[in-house]
Amino acid sequence: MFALVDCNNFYASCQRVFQPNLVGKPIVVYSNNDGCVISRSNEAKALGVPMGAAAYQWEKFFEQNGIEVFSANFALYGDMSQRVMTILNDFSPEMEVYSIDEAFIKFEGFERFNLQHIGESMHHRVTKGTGIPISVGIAPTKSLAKVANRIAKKFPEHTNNVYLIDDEEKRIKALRWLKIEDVWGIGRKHAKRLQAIGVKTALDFTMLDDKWVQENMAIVGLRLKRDLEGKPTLDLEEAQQKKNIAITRSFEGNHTERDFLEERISTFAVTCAEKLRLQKSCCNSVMVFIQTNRHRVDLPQYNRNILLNLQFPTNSSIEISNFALQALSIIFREGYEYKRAGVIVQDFTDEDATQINIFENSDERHKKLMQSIDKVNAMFGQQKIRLGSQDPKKTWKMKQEKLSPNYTTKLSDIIVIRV
DNA sequence: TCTGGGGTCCTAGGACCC
DNA sequence: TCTGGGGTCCTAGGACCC
Repeated sequence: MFALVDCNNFYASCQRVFQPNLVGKPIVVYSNNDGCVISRSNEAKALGVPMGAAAYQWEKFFEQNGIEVFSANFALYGDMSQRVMTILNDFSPEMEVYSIDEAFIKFEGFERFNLQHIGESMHHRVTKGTGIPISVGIAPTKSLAKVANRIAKKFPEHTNNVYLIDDEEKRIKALRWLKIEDVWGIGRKHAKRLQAIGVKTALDFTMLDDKWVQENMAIVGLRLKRDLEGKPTLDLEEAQQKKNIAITRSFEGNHTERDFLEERISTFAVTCAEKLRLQKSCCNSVMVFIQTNRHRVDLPQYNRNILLNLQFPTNSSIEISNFALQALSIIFREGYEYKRAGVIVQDFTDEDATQINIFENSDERHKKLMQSIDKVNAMFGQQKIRLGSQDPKKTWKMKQEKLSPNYTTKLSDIIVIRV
């Protein structure tokens, strides 16, 4: 059996843990740059705030309805996530952390255990240990566990936050209840196509002809169908090294200046390199893109990206930054108002298995230098040591007007309680 | 004025080989 | 009108996830 444990309204819940006066109140969390809503408490959902609501369109509404607003604080969410996952891992050694707020847990050899009770115990321990509310769905396959999870989340009182699909009757009932567009693995495109042929529920989908599914949704669709039929097709997946790493940002305001973009691209490249070194990989290609504001149809648009294949694999900040800047110089055009840019490194090879190139090679000295820089930055805060091409005064800031303290990761931000 | 960021997997088609 | 057969590798784009 598989459990799918999902934190309810995760980012909003994280904020609320440290401001319990907001329990029962509507809150929303903004994306980077305070652009749009990416997490809502149940109360905010009930007031009709949609996912992705643009800040500039909804600000007034939030004020009028007493909705508390937070800027995204990913340091906080990442740390809270780890705490939740640590507790969950106690329940079974076989766990797949599926996203920042979700984990699949496999129960093998648990035949004599009452899984409903185990689920309730998960809920109890995570709530007690972190203050984050969770929902638990348990079923014979991963996608059925996803379905069960939705039921637990939708009917917390009836289910005690835990729903178990453990027989055919419950499976049918659950699939009949779940709308096709809400099935895990069915996105907007497939949902539309399926609805067009009369498939309204998950159950309808499982009744389709295999051939139709194969032809229209390929192997992925067929696997999903099997899994929903209760035949385990999707297994836990091992945590793997990333296959590409991206740092992309929207800017506050528009920027025409080349300097500005050069600084941003260099900084993004350095962060990519740091993440590469963290997983002991080197990249063989670097992609850089720059974009104007796609929402401003009144302005001239310019979107370009370029992929640079490197002569040798590297994870040196200096080299990756240089390549990224070289790439930028190729695609940069004067006269446009840029809104967004990014660096993506891809095509990785193992750090210690990199091929020696006869003619050109990564400077070995960089390796030691990078190790030292990583060490210093780990001790004194991120990017205390920077390249000259990066903003030396760290003046660039994204819009984060409602940022909460880093309650759990920064000593000076820890809540003080007077006794 | 103002609309996020970071991933994965699969497939079709092009370029190439014999 | 008709012009083989069998492969591999790579890439862009689509679809999906959170």
